[in-house]
Amino acid sequence: MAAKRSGAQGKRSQRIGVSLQSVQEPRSETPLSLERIVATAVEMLDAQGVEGLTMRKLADRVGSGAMSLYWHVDNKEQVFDLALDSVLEYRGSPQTVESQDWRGEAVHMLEDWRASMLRHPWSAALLPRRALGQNILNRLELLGKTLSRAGVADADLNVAIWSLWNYVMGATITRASFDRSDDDRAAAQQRLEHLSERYPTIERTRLLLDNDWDGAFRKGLDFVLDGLSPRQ
Amino acid sequence: MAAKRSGAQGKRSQRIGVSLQSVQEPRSETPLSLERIVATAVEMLDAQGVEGLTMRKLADRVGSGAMSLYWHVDNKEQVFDLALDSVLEYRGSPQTVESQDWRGEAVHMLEDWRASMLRHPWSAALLPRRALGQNILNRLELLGKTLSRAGVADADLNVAIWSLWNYVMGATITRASFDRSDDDRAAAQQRLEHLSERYPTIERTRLLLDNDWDGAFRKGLDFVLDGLSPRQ
DNA sequence: GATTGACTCGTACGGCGTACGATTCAATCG
DNA sequence: CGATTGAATCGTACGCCGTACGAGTCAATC
Repeated sequence: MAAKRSGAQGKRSQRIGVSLQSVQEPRSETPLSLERIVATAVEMLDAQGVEGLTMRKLADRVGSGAMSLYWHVDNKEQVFDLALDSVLEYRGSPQTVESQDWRGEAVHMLEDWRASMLRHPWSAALLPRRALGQNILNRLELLGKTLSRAGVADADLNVAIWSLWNYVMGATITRASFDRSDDDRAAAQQRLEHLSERYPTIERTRLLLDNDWDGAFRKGLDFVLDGLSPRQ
Repeated sequence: MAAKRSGAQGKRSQRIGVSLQSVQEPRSETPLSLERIVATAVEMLDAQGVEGLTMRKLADRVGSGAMSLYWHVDNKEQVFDLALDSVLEYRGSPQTVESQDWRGEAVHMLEDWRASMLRHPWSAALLPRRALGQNILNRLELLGKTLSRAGVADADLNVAIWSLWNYVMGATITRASFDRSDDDRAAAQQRLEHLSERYPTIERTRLLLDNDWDGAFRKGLDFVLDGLSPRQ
């Protein structure tokens, strides 16, 4: 699959004498594989977050030595890339061509997208640092098809895709970073208290903290879609 | 300012004998300060990105020992928090009450927001990992005031603020992560090539790569605002 | 039986964040 | 004036990290 092609093979060993390396264990029964590495990485990210994943711990978890991972993977960054992309795979039903409800389809796709990421909150933190992966591009393309079939003008299509993507990403990232820890929530709450001493009107903003996130996401999405579509 | 309150002060030194620590230099002429630390951190982040900032290098740059930083700051995370918040401070003109152009004002605020972050691209990568800082809350509140004065219903205000925030964050983060490196761009391009072998319709999506980002941002923002406001 | 190539991993290196306690120095007080 | 204090600085050391390097293992092939 993504097997390593080793570079320079040279440098014969110096004949200094007896080997210093201790005897190795027999090969373990379940072989290492890229799939298992990535799946385990996702597990660990779910449990411990981005900071909790180290190559050594990951190797421990799959039952190998740390350096064995590097046969299957170039470096730690690639582990992140693969974990992120694996989590973003779209498993939705194929588009039903006869359906006329383009808006419903788009909403469903975007809500599924958001749900996938919220199921793995680290993905929201990771996404801004990584290039767009295969599965993201697939989803963008699918979204484009839906919008196009729904009659969005070709000239507007690009902007429409980006507007929706931007909204979903922003909403998801904001939500995920609020969820991340109660400490943060408490800290933000406290900052708001302090702020409200100076601005009485902050009362409104305080609402931001105990929000119905799902409802707000859906309502905001409606706003964007209203903007995109001719008034129905 | 944020001076450290040391914990247990105890533990008299053991009288083992002569000190092992070498003689210290005379105090440097320009004293360390939180402001200087944060400003230098921003410089370094601008130049080297998130990975390029280490406490040791930061200390070198401000001309102190690494551990001296910890008098002014709790830990590295706090350096990130302070750098991020310092970059997000709103220096816009105060609201002109007599202006009726609420939409123009909102657009200006949001474009300024985006510009501030793109001036320091690391901020887009950092934001999802951090709690909302003081200056972000200030901006949100200002945005809320503008929308409210423009007649957005109180019931919709919360959702409206979040919709706009989400859009701006998503757009900025996407843009910044595309900018980050030409390698990424090349890699994404390549993935698109590969993808287009399977889906001819990817031609549309390919457009995503050479985009007029500023124009798209503005246009998408218009979509969102169209959704928010009664058709004018 | 020798060779090869896919795969595993022990060791080591340089760098990281930061705990700990020693040091310096200006201000204060007897 | 000397002694005391507390704010500020920083050298050392510890335990982690990612990963380069090269040696070891084993099944398939000749």
